[in-house]
Amino acid sequence: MPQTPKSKKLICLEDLRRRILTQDLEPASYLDEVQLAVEYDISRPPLREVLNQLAGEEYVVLHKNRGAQVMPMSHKTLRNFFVAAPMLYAAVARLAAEHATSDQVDQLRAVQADFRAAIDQSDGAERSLLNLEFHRVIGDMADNEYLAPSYRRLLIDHTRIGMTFYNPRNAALSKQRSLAADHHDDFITLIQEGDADGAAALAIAHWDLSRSEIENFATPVGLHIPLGSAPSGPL
Amino acid sequence: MPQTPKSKKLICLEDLRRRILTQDLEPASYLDEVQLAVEYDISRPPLREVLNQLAGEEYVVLHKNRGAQVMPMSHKTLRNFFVAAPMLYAAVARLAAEHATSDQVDQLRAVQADFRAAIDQSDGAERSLLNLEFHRVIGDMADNEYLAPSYRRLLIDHTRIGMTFYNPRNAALSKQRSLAADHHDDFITLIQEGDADGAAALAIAHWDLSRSEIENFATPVGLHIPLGSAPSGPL
DNA sequence: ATCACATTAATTGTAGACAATATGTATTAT
DNA sequence: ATAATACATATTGTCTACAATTAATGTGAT
Repeated sequence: MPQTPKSKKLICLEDLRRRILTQDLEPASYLDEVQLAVEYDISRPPLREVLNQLAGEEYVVLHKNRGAQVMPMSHKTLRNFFVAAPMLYAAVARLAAEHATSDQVDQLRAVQADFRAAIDQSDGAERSLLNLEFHRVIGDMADNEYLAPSYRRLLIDHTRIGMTFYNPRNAALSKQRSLAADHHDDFITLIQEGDADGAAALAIAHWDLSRSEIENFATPVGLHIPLGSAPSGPL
Repeated sequence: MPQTPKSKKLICLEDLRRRILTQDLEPASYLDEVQLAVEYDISRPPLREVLNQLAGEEYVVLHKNRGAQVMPMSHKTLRNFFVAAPMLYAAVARLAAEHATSDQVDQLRAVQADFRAAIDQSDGAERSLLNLEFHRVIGDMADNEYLAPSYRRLLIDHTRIGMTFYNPRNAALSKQRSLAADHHDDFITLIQEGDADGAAALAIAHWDLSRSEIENFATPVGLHIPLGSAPSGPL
């Protein structure tokens, strides 16, 4: 009856991806082969195959005789991210509007429904992963195997960065997230209409929103004041 | 004395890359694990690790219980290639001019010297691989981990495509190749001077040259005339 | 004669045991 | 006391043997 739903190796692969994306496995941390092998109930050879594939996808880096390390993130990576993201996001959105099939639009709607449902109630990880899934589907729509590798790489770190400043108590962030969700609805409309220019422009706007979130986190205003100390005056 | 210069696994990985790039292993062809294992004098588990990494790098596709297939190329891939290449080549060239170190420029010069040496005398594979190496170094200079995956993917298929129409007897192609080599020298100059705009413009020109080669091959003029049949008049 | 089912052969996937390399610690010598 | 070297331990890398899935071929039945 269950046609071997998923191989244990595939479960391991996808779960490691998830744990890296949600920073359950933190950037630059090292992975223990034997521990992961027992954890996923497989032996080391198949686990090593998984790690090698993740290395090709740049989720991890393999160091000779030193094992696998979760792909690190540094300040330089953030700078590079800001250079590459708008270009690729706009290009992919444009191609998605040009090439999307109606089935894919339906798929996008379904993901967006889940995203809306998770946006406030669920935890940050679930929300981030559904956001990732939404943009992953757009990447599928673009259907360009040469843009896909960098697009995937961007989404990996965009998700990881987004996880770092999940904070449901921050009203400004909450409002921005609501705006982002509206953008998603607009994406669906524009893609369905085949409006390539509109989709590309929206991608830029969506990116600008996300960028401002990141910048606010990277250079926070009035943050990092030791708890209990009163600011000397209005900032 | 020899500190185990290269592991057999690494040799296997790099040689498989080379064979795929030179189309010694043809697109869409299937790979036999046991055959490759004996060929590289390693056992199947490490070979499978290599194949998994190559899958992550998109040199091959893994089919469940069907083994590894060299990444296919179709007409659609060529169309997608034409969309992605100019954008990424220009962006990478620009960043290379902005970020290149003098050591990297020296490295680029060395590769270019080898390329010049190979351009006429050597076989097509050697020439293509040195051309690949030249552009790979430029990719290193750009130093952007988010553009790199797609850039690498482009170079894979650009090299494979270039291998298909290697023809030293074609005078027009020979002249184009000479032009391309001149472009390389110009790249070195512009990058050393830090001329980002110039490097980006040259990348477009270099791409246009390569594109015309590809288009001429895809839609040849006066070709495909059966051997032995005389053309009805001057072409 | 053709299609379907079953059996067999070949190829992929996995496991457990073994070998090699690297790192850390301890001891000794300066 | 400090530094360097050697040894021990832990982790990675590899191999051989085995299990499982798939595909192909052959035989039987309709």
